[in-house]
Amino acid sequence: MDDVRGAVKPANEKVISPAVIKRLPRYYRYLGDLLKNGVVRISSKELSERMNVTASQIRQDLNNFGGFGQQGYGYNVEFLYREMGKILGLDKTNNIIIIGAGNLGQALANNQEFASNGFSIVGLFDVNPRLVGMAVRGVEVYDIDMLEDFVRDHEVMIAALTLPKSKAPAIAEKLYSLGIKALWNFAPVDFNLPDDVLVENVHLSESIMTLSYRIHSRN
Amino acid sequence: MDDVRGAVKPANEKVISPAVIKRLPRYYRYLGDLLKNGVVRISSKELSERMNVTASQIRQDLNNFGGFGQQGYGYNVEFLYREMGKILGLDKTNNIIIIGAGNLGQALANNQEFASNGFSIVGLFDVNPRLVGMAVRGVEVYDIDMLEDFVRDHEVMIAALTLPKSKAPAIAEKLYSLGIKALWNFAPVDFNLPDDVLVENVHLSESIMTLSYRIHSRN
DNA sequence: TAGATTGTTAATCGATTAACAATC
DNA sequence: TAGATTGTTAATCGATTAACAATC
Repeated sequence: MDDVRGAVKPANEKVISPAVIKRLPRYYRYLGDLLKNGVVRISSKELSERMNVTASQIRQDLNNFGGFGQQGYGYNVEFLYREMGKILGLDKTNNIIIIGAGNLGQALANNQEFASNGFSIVGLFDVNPRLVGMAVRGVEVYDIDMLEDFVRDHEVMIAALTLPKSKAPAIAEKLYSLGIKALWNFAPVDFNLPDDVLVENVHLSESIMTLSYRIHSRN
Repeated sequence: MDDVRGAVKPANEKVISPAVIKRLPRYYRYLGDLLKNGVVRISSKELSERMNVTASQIRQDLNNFGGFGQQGYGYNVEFLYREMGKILGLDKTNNIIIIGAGNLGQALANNQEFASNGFSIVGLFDVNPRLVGMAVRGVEVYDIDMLEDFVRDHEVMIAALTLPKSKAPAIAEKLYSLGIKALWNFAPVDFNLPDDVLVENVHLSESIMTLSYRIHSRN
């Protein structure tokens, strides 16, 4: 195994490190900006200067997925942008439901950037009767009791959890039992679910606490 | 330098790695939950099982800041919780302003968790005249033109940027020139500011893209 | 062709885990 | 005291950077 000859292109089986995965969307964003600005080609060196990383890291990262560049030339921006989009799964339909239609849930539903990257909010859910029936950017807020039926009838990829900490674990388990593929969790709690469901946590309190740490530990 | 004898306790000068800093708030959260549940003492082993990390890592991390435990006993939950709070600067006043009073800005202003950890939202700012004058949880929304005066008259530590990408860089520079200590940036853009201002980015699009990657690269 | 820049291997650096003596 | 568990050093593992031959 790992024979140089055999390695010509199994490609798919390659395990990508978490550190690399976390950097991919940032490359994608920079490439999109370059494309919008009419830049046709870019070298790892020039991109590294814009992004404040090393050129070496860029080349290493990209080469996990194949050789997208050309010696003496660099990378074609549009081609690389598209390829990165495919790698990130943005060419696929990514339907999202949002559990909890408060400010945060509505903020996600209103976010234009998700929409323009192939993510589609297909429904919001809440327990609050004053929110149920409302529409956020044309997407309806349903009663949480409709969740089961809705997930059965629609191809939902991701559930965003923007509800109180106290209610999050039970809903997470329910969603797992309904076969949801991934949870995007904004509640300040960790779930204990089997790892056939993917979980991405956005712990805002933890984010601001690291900022507080850095402010107060300044020397 | 780094003489073993000399190392007895300069303590303050110790450089803490980013990896460690990022984990601190999570320790703090688990300790707070334990405290609320009446747990008096905990060993690194037991905590490691709850948190899904190694006991070794917990002991290494904590020992960056001092010896909080006791051999044969473990750690006193309340004591460690308080100490972590101090390390994170949560015992200090952390005044925050929010630039952009849309859904996301309001979500932050409404977040109870920040308040209970010593963060205090002291003002929101927006260009939209329909939002100006409103109050979110008792905090007023000011016209963005009031920003300069406000920052001069109040001790603002952190500015949260929850405004459109297009307007973020200019506001960031303005805040920098007003001497703000730290930016908590939710706009999908990176700033190029001198490093005497701290920046913590929350790039939600990047977060959900890594989730998309993981969903679609599943083998 | 000559110059530029990639793809990739090797070297370095940093972070995590293991191990155990110190000690409560 | 004996048992438990820390604090800390040493070993391992993984990620980043440097270097350069391959090649456009």
